[in-house]
Amino acid sequence: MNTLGYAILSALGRKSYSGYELGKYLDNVWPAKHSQIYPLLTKMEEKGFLVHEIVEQVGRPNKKIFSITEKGKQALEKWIAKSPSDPIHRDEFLIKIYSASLLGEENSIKLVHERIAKLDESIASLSGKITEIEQMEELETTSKEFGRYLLFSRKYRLAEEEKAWCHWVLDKLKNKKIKFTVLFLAFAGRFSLPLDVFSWAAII
Amino acid sequence: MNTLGYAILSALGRKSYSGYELGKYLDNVWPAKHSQIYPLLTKMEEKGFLVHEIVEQVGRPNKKIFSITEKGKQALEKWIAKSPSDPIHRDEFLIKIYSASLLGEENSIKLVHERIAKLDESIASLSGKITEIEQMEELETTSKEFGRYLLFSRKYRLAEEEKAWCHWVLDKLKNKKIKFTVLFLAFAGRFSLPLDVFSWAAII
DNA sequence: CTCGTCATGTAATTCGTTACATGATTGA
DNA sequence: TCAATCATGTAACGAATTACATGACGAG
Repeated sequence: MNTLGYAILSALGRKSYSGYELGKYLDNVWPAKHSQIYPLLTKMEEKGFLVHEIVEQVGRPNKKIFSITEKGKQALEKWIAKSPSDPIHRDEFLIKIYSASLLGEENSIKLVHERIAKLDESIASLSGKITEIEQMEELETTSKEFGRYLLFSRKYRLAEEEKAWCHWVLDKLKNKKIKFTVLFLAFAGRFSLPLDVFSWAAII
Repeated sequence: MNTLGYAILSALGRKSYSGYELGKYLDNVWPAKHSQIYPLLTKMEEKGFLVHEIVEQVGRPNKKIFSITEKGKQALEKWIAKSPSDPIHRDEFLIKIYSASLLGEENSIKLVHERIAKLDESIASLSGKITEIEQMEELETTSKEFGRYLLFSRKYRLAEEEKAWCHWVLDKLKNKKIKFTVLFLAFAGRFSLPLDVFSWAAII
């Protein structure tokens, strides 16, 4: 079985889902389209890792709720124990920002602003989800929501950090001439100095 | 042409590279194996986006150095102007940490420690590259190294942030026990057990 | 009245990885 | 001497995206 299969098992290890619902959850860890998910669910059921029951609904299509089997759990546990392979990041934005000089200053700035807007959206949605989980009492490491909590917190922190980087880039693009300030910002960023960078810049 | 093709053009927009060298650079923005790169370079040359010259070497295989053409530059500029599609992140570690409860506390902690070790490696290598670029005078936004500088700085900051998140997770995984200790102490207090405040504080 | 959500599936195509091939050089 | 780096290529396979299909419901 491939990684997608294990991602599905890991989701079903906590709660039963339909293929449609799985598609949404998977976005957080291993994005896949429904055209990949549905046939795989069928295969996994044939191999005995899953079972499903049909839930009839009114006013909307019936759904198949999949549950993990004992065999599925064993396969998952075995896979989880092995050390994970390296993550894969593919990001067109990075290719474009790399060639920022071809874009010209104005368009580069626009590109970064658009990135910030997307990050802001993501941050807003994540902070909602996070406070929702935090509201619940008894957030134990064994709780059903704990895994999601870790994932959302990570995504939130990384989004905030990338946003900070974006602003740093904007500064570079705009303050081309103020080299010393820029270098200082890079320095402070690398060592996480607890200094108010703007006041520092103001002093210079 | 696909995104990989544009990633190649964007690299060649700054400097000419061999297919082998491109493979390394691309890791930062759009990872690809040589088996994907070489045939694509041939196709792109057929379409007039690239040209190559053979550089003969002693003691090692000859190489083909590819350069972007005017047609290639135009194609790249056109593509860069469009807004980038969403990034794709696939990370087995996230699937595994999501199912941390199946792993047990000890193995979860081990998993996170291994992640930290990888991040540390990455951080060390990046900070070397960054200081190297910073050492150069005249780091203008139009400089050849500017794009790499932005990319490396971003990766560095995100790695540091993920590391901080890892430590936060470790704290969560470990503090489970402290909760019980606190509960026990509260319980002991109700019965006026002979515990002094200082040992209580020390345990917390 | 169109667009987004819910809900599942297949078919065609492209993208990406692994494996097959070759071979000299250098450092641990 | 074993692995890694340099260097390029093809073939087979598996993974992922896009397009084809269907259809009801509710919000704007």
